[in-house]
Amino acid sequence: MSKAVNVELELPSHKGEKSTGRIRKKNEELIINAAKEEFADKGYHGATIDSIARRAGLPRPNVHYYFDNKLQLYAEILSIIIDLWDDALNDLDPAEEPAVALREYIERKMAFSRRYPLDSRIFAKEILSGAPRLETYFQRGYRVWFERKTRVFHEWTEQGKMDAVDPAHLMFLIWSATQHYADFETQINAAMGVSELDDKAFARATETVVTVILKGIGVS
Amino acid sequence: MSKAVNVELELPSHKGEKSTGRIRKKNEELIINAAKEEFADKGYHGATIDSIARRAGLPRPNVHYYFDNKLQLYAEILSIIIDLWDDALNDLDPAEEPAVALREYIERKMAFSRRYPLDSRIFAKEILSGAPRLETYFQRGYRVWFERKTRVFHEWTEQGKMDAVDPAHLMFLIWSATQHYADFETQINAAMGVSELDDKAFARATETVVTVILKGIGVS
DNA sequence: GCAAAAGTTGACACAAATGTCAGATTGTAG
DNA sequence: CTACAATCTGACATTTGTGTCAACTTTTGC
Repeated sequence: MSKAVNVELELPSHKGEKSTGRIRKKNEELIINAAKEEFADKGYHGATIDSIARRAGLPRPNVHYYFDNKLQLYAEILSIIIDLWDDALNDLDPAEEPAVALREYIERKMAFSRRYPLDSRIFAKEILSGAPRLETYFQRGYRVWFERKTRVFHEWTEQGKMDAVDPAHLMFLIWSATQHYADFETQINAAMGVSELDDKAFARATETVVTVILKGIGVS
Repeated sequence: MSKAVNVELELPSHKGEKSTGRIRKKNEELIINAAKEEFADKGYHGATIDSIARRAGLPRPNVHYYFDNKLQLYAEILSIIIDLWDDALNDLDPAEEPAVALREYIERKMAFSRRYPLDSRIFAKEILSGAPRLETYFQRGYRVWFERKTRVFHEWTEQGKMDAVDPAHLMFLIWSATQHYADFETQINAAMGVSELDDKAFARATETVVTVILKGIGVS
């Protein structure tokens, strides 16, 4: 509670960055990527600036030159992640056929888990901690935003295109199933006896999720 | 890597505890419960012994009297969690009807998420970090253990009692969907616009998960 | 090419957390 | 009720991490 800083409050930034030099750009990127690994691995508290600096190949004070402090760097990263997700996962279109739209949506979420596992894990850890640094994000209209996301299920149900399944919980089911492949990768790999899922294995995972969920809500 | 201590190596303990006094028992429990909250909230690194001591209502050196160091305390808790899960979630019985057995299994997992959210979150955070303190757990026969868990799906499929769905990924789907309600509680509550899911809302969640998954694999 | 701006870095001061220890207190077996 | 074991706790030493600063170097606009 004490230091519950919020991304939106602290950082409307990163879109209207003063686009100074290209050195700045290069180094900020270097630092952010290093920080993502570090935060995903160790969490906010466990990550150290020193370790981030080492990963980025820079001396520690140099990191402070670009980012005032750890919290700001972390908040910046959360902000980037949220924007990334918002941009890439546009709404389901009620006009489309559920079988097509939903399959595409799930495939996209799975592709995300595969391409951006670090981002997914950082976000997951934040929520697991009770999202103290995303307070406003989860208050400012999140309920409404979510309601809009799930309204499409309602419409499809009314049009008889799918079973009458609780829209909110269906959405949670989709999110959990797909994000699981990023967040619990360690456990999955151990269970499958591999060091990572190759393309074929991942496609098989995607197909399973799509098949079960589509059939589960009465969509062919 | 450096300090990748493993639960099994460090702590075959906690079952064969030297059951000294009842004072010990009481205080150890006090500390463990306080530590669970702290670890679930802040993660391994973010948790401080001082904070744990305060939650437990004890002076800090007293915590050290019962647990040598933070890692040992954490490992002890991981060990407890794993035992708890193993004990409570026995295998699916191939002889039973899938509709009955699976429904019961999912309901039990959901009940777990509701009753032991802290435990679920601690475990989730550990895996998210790459499970550095569960290395042996995920190596020593985990693959085999998991294979045994999923074999039942194979059998049901062969008996024509359910669709031919990839057993491993079906298991992941069930695990992710059910654990989601413990791990992502913050997000779920925000989405639903409540401070917590009451019994009725949680029952609705359970019913949705059961319904979709059972139907999704062709089980009535 | 040369000032001003941007970037780099070693050294420092400070804060937070860990784990230890010795002496005091409390509980318990006989 | 006494001696021994178990428990408690204030004080300390050490480590680790943060953030600042001033001096130095490089880049850039003109």
